[in-house]
Amino acid sequence: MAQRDPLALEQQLCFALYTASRALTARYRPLLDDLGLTYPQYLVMLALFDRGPLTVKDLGQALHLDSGTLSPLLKRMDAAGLLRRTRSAADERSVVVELTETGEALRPRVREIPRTVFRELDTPLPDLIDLHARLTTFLGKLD
Amino acid sequence: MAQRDPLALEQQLCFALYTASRALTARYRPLLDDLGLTYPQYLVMLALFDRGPLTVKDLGQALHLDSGTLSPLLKRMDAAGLLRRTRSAADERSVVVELTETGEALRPRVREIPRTVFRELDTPLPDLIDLHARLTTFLGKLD
DNA sequence: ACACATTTGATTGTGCACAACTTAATTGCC
DNA sequence: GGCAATTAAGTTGTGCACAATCAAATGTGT
Repeated sequence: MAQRDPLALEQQLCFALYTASRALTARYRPLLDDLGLTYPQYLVMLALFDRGPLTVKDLGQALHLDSGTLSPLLKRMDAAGLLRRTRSAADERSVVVELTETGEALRPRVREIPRTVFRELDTPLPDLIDLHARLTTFLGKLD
Repeated sequence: MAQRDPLALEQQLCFALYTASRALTARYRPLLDDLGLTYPQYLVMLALFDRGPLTVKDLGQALHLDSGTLSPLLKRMDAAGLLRRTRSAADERSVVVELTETGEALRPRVREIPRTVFRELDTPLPDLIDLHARLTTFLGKLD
């Protein structure tokens, strides 16, 4: 009776993901608070740092979020002066999102955040790499 | 340059957890909708199935949720007739949560849910066990 | 016994997630 | 060219998460 109930296990996997996700983002929170960012807003910053101006649709595909989540989130980041939203001239349906100078100026501090979290984590890097790889494989099955 | 930026990787780990958690709970959602439950409500049901009546504090420790989340959630489940909340006689600060007959009657259907999700998942059980084990170890570092 | 600290749960307020719907622009098809 | 179908964002409404605060009950030390 190595595993008494594989179904309970599957349940536990979902719960473990749910718990681990919240616990790890909680580690980011105090650092993000210093920059006035939430975790999803931080993800938007990373996407714009890496890829330059993006449409709302692009951001949605990158972060797996829909306009119901992104529209108000981007509106808040716009109000905070971090980014600009402008209707695309080529296609008036699209809205292009790009960082302002204020947003761009946060780049070094934002990039320092995962470094700090990792330092405080006390987990060997190979373990993180391994976990990430297995999660990615698993995610592939969930499309 | 096998890994050019371990910090970006760490970032990706948090994002991978965040994405995987949402993707997997999304698999539960249509099944939970049939029972009129949300995922956190489903976790409350499981805790009560396994351990019998619990205080709000007990539930909070089991699910890593505080009263700000649990109070309104339990209020909704109470309104739906799934459970009862009663002040403890021994300690008037505590509220004991217990399933009603309606809630108890959902047990077989609730227990079928993870079974169905796993069947639709197309991932070998050993992979799930392995992922779960690594997640649990990682979670241990996050307390 | 009594003042003070702690514990428990509820409440308020903000910001995601997500479903369902709306509006406006564009595409495709004839 | 004209019209139905599709696409992109935004809006509305519900339900978490989480921080901060509050009120009431209990515990503690003297």
